[in-house]
Amino acid sequence: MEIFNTLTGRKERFCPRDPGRVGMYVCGPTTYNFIHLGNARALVVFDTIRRYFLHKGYRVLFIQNFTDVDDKIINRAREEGMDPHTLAAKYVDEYFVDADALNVRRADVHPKVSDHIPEIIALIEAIIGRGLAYEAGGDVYFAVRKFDGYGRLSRRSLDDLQAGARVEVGEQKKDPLDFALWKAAKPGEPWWESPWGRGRPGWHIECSAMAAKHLGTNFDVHGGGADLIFPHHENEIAQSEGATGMPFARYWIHNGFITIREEKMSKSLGNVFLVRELTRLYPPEALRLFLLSNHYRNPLDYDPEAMEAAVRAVNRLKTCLGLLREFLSGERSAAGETGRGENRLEAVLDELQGRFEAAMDDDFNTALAQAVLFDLTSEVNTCLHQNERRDRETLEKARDLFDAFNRVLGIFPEKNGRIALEAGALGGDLSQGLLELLIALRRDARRNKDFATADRIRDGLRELGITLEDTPQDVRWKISGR
RNA sequence: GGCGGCGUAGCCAAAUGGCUAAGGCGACGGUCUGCAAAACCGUUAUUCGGCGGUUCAAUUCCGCCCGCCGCCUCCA
Repeated sequence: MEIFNTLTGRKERFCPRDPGRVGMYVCGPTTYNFIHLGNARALVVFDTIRRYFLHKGYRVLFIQNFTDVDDKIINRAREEGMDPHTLAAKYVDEYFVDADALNVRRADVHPKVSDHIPEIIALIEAIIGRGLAYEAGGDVYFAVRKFDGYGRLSRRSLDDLQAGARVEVGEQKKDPLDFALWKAAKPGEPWWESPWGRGRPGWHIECSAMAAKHLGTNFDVHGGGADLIFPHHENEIAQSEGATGMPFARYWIHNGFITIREEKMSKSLGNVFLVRELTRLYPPEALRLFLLSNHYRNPLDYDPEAMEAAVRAVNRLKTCLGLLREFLSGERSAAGETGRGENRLEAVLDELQGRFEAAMDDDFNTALAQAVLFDLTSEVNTCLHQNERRDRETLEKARDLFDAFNRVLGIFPEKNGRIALEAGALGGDLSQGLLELLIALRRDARRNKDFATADRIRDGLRELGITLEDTPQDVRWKISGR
């Protein structure tokens, strides 16, 4: 298994700190708003990486924090006339609504800054103890020039950084490159008691403290969006390695941005798409498929046409899955006797599994892995529709492979590790009964060659979002659209 | 200015120093169907931004150029 490591700028063979185990820390959202598509990409990418480690048999400890103490939260709370803590708690809840929709699994631990103030203070004291930080007027700053190797992750020299560095009003840095570990409380801001007076943590320190608490030093994977490389992750390294003298994390993984019409999605450009809006427009399966449709390090351009293509692609998968289920449940012909000729599917399943793993082993190439999923779909469709020999055992193996791929890619909701497609139930027995009545009427009309009536029923139902498909045996219906 | 990335068919998007350049969407033709839908079969890049170089051989390695994007400031 090879992973591109931002720290070295190369793909490297993955070798965990402790054999058979993986410790991962991923920077989670600052909870001051609903999450947007960019957040969603990071979530889905790292959820998929985690799932793949699990697939490979590793025991994974996955930590994703919530930054619930931050300037943005304080400002937003002030605007809304809310208490910052209440506001942050609200958006933690809203985060889970969106993450669940995208089939992102819960982390093993979701630590919050507000629950780790003692750890943060202890870490700052350790850094001061090593002579790498100083107190100034109730603030504490990290002295960047005293830490050897600053800039290694982002490949920047101190001189390059010097040019862009600035000092905000009221800051008491000795050097413009220094950054705050602790900020003295201003009136009306949340605060905690500390050796430097009342205040709150700076932006970067919480991740160092929480990662150390839950994963120790030299843990395996640290991830986040590419915009976190500098300064956030660079500063985390400086703090953590400065405090302990030990390596912080072994593999640094960063996902690329979402762009909107080739431009970065950002608040200042006003082109931010919230997951909450998008899940109203598209099935979440399509959103997840889209988010994994190119390599995680490349930019991904959001575009309604691409989303429509993803919706259709998901329907293709769903149709195949539904057909497979029908055969296996015995609803459709006795699987086992039908067909003749070669059993091609049987022969090809192992190869597909091998290709899938090879794709994911190569720096989590989900685009290629998806291609294998579609190849599996084609093979199953051919087997089921053409007059090929097929048997229950092979079809079960094919279904197991679908389930295995989905346990990694997470496109469809799961139950006990298997794909769980909602049965397409209508709201209530009345609707269900009415639909069945209409289908029966249409069947009679077709028998009487009254195709005008038959088509009127089918077209009318389509308008209502129900698609009918005539098959030799019966009529199949499904809820289309969204 | 410094650092990094990208440019592959109508669109999205992988891979690869030589073997048919994946897969999805779309389009076209066919099979099936009362007609559809779904599915299947076939067609849809003699070519991988441009120009040079290395090589027996380059889309793939190197150099230059053009175009696009990101980071260097809060941001996934």
